[in-house]
Amino acid sequence: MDAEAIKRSLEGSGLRCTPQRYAVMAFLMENNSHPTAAEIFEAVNQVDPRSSRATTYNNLRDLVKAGLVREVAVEGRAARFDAKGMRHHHFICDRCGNVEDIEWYDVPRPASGSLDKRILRECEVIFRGLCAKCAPRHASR
Amino acid sequence: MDAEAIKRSLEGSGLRCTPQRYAVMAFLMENNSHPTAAEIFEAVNQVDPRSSRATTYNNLRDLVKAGLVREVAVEGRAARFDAKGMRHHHFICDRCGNVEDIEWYDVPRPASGSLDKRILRECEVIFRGLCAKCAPRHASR
DNA sequence: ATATAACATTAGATATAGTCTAAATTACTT
DNA sequence: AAGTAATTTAGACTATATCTAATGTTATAT
Repeated sequence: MDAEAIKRSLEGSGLRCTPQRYAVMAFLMENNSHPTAAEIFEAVNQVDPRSSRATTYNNLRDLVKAGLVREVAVEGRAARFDAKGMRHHHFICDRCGNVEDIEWYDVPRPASGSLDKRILRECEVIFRGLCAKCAPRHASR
Repeated sequence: MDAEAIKRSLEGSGLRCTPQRYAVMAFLMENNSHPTAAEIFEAVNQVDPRSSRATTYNNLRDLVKAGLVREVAVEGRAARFDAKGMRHHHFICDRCGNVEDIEWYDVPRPASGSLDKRILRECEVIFRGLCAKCAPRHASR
């Protein structure tokens, strides 16, 4: 987690390295837990208590737009974010909504005709089921 | 679009076949356009103007829980729904957020160790890029 | 047929997630 | 050091979805 590396990757994307933006990026790189925006805001505020909710959202949006961070939408819950380090797929728990990494592997593209006039950018796989925490006790919701 | 077939599939899932619930299910089966809850509510209300927003949400939730309908979360936008007829994957447009079907094909599971204590239920592929409508004009957002 | 219990619907209030505004501040460039 | 464009901020606002509790409906048992 080299501070200079983070700074360089922000600047490489044309983003200024502000303390707030740096904090968001650093938190995501040290944390492969796929936090929500609210969780990131809270964590970042424990270090520097002067940062606003709007800024966290702004920065997450900028980072996603710059391709440094990935956003994962989860049905009926807040979106989750992760630093785009090593490529990986995702596992989303049906019960608790947590997002976990699944080792990357290449997925075959569909029959070429199927994508016709669309421009394909990426292709992700989402596995669903119960995470290790939720699996033992199928009970309650 | 056999009315009886819809009735039977609802009852087969232990759901009563109420006019409102039937309308939602029928609309989704006649429509592979992946509408949002708001669009479904509006469409259903044009047929029978007496149905409420809450009921539409309730029924969508019940149908998803029963496994008759699939919910697709889209980053920064309302969720979209489709009847689980033929299996298919999804294409989500980066620009307009529309969801389209991609012909189904089987995706290889990851290395077995990778899923360890989790219980895998399903595995979906999401393609991303620009849809046919948005592709020509990369411009604006 | 009727009672009854379980299920479903409703309007509107509420909750949650995220965006916008406009003024003040800050990081980078020269 | 100064200029300038990007960034931050608080709080209002919007969008999406859920909850509540009263009312209505349907299926089942009698």
